[in-house]
Amino acid sequence: MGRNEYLCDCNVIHPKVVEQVLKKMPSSTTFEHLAKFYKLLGDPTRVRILFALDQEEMCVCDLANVLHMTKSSVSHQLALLRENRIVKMRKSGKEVYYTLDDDHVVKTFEVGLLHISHKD
Amino acid sequence: MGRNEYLCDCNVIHPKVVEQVLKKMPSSTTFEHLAKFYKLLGDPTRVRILFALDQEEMCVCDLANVLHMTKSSVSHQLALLRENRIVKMRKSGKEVYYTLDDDHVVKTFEVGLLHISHKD
DNA sequence: ATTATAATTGAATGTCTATTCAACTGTCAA
DNA sequence: TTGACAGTTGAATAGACATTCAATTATAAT
Repeated sequence: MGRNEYLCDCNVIHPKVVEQVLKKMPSSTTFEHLAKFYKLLGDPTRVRILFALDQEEMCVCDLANVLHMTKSSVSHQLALLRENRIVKMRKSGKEVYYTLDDDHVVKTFEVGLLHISHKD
Repeated sequence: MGRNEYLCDCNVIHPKVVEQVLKKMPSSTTFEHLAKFYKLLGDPTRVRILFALDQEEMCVCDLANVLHMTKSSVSHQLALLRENRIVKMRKSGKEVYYTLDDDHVVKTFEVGLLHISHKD
C-alpha cells in the first residue's frame, strides 16, 4: 500500500505527542522487514522446526517424523525459512540436512518462552 | 488438528536423533502459544502500533494519524492486542489511551531489529 | 537399466485475516 | 436535546497462506 495522507479519518488530538512519536518512527520498510521476521516465527509448524533444529542438525525425514507431518509439508516450510536465511541446508547423499542460520532466532525464543510462561 | 501418528509419509533415518529431539520438544500447546505471540507481532500495522506505544501513551486518533490509517482499522488491531494482553487501555473523557502491557515486547523488538539490521 | 528412497516443487483448496464500510455507543459542548 | 466527535463493533471482501496431492529431480543400491 504505502503511505497515504488521506486515509486518516480523524484529527490529531495531541500534536506534540504525534510529532515526537513520528520523529522516532523508523521507516515503513523497516517495519515490514520486522513484521516479516516475526511472521515467519508465527506458525506452530515453523516454530517447532526451529526449536528442533536448535537441538540438532536434522534431515527432512527425521524432522517430518518428529513433527508427525508429511515430507512435503515440512519441505515447503523449510523452503520458506531458507529463502529468508533463517535456516541453511547441506546435502549429503540422498539426504538434505538443515541447521539454524540465524543467531537471533534462539534469543527470540528465550524471550517468547518467557512471555508465554507469564500467562496466568 | 492435533497430532496424527499416521500423517508422516517417511521412515526415521536417524533414530537416536529423532528420539533425543522428541525428548526435548515442549508440548504442542506451548508451541501454539509461542506462535500466536509471534503472529501478533507479525503484521506491519501492529508492529508500528507497538513501537509507537513504546515511545508514549497514545489515544486512538493520534495513533491513527501517526500510522496514516483509519480509526476503525487501528481500533480493530488494538482490540486484538488488548485481548492478548499486549496492550492495555485507560478511558479519559471521550478518549481511550493505550499503553504497552507486556515487558517482553520491547525485548523482542531489540532482537528483531538486530536481526533485520544484519541483512546485507 | 531399474527400482526405491529423499526431497523439492507447483497447483489447488480451504482457512485465516487485515481492511473497509456502515452502524452504533458514549461523552462533551452548545 | 441536539450535534459533534472518539471509539468500538459486525459483516463483507479480498488477499495471504498452510497443507494436500501429484508430479518431478536426484541419488544410491541391486
